[in-house]
Amino acid sequence: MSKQDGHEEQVLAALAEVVGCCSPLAREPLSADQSVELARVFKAMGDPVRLRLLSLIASHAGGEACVCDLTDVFDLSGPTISHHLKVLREAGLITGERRGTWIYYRVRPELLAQVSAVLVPAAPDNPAVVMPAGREALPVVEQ
Amino acid sequence: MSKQDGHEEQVLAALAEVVGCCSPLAREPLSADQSVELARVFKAMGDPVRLRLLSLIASHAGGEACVCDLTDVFDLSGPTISHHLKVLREAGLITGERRGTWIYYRVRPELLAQVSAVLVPAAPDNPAVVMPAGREALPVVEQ
DNA sequence: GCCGTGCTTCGACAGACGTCAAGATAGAAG
DNA sequence: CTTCTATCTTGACGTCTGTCGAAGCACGGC
Repeated sequence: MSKQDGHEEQVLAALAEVVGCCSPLAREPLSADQSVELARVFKAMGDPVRLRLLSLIASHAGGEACVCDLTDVFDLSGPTISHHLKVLREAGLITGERRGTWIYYRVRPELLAQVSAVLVPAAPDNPAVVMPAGREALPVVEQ
Repeated sequence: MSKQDGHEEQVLAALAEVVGCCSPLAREPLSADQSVELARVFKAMGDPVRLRLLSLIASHAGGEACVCDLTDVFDLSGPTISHHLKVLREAGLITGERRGTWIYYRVRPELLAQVSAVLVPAAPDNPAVVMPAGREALPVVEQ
């Protein structure tokens, strides 16, 4: 899968372009190109199985999960799960890394944060926007 | 359109259930039902035309736009625009109200805020999360 | 009443999507 | 090297989706 990682970086870069520093949907109309880029991500999340996969990976211990962890949850064949993971990968939402026999997936919180920032109308003092696509954080604190 | 407004309220209620007070994707795995509800909204946003419609409406003066404002932007037939608006409506993302000859659409910022809240991992002090969810916007009469 | 305008619904069609079984590939263990 | 396990790719199938033209509704104006 490392073959298409270039494309996935490209997705992230394109999305960063769309989001800019902080341009929510409600501020100004999206251009045709911007809407295509954004829609690609939303379409990837527009399937129940893929959404569950995303949350399974994101909430799994260590922030990563191997395919074997994911397959058992669904009544779906292996190839189907693999297909959905590929869609998520190509949308830039997750990355996969092979370690020995298993392939571990993890989400890209930067992308989720960017998409989230596009939606909220005014971004009053939303810190998600500034976050610069570096390390993943997983600073889950409960209050 | 007033015929299905009941269903649209239902969508919002269901989504509020999913989001709960503040449950991001990364905190715990989505249930099958939750993922179906959420995916419905993302799927509606997973088309470039619909995303542009959404941002055109959201960013239009007064927070609303009539279909005539929207049709000219695209190289698409009237029925196609109408179809996309219907999808957005049934996902609970916009509402439509007839005033005289024209029908005006406006977005539901609550729903955008809810969806946005689901995506961001920790929501450190994100005010979008607390959203009231009580009052509904348009008192359109049934039938 | 009648007509014109704005918007939606209907019916149809090509293309995209989700799913599976079967085959292919990569690594680990004999 | 051979075999076994985990995962991906391919090819096929039925269903869903985006699009259009034509027809239908709801107004306002005559």
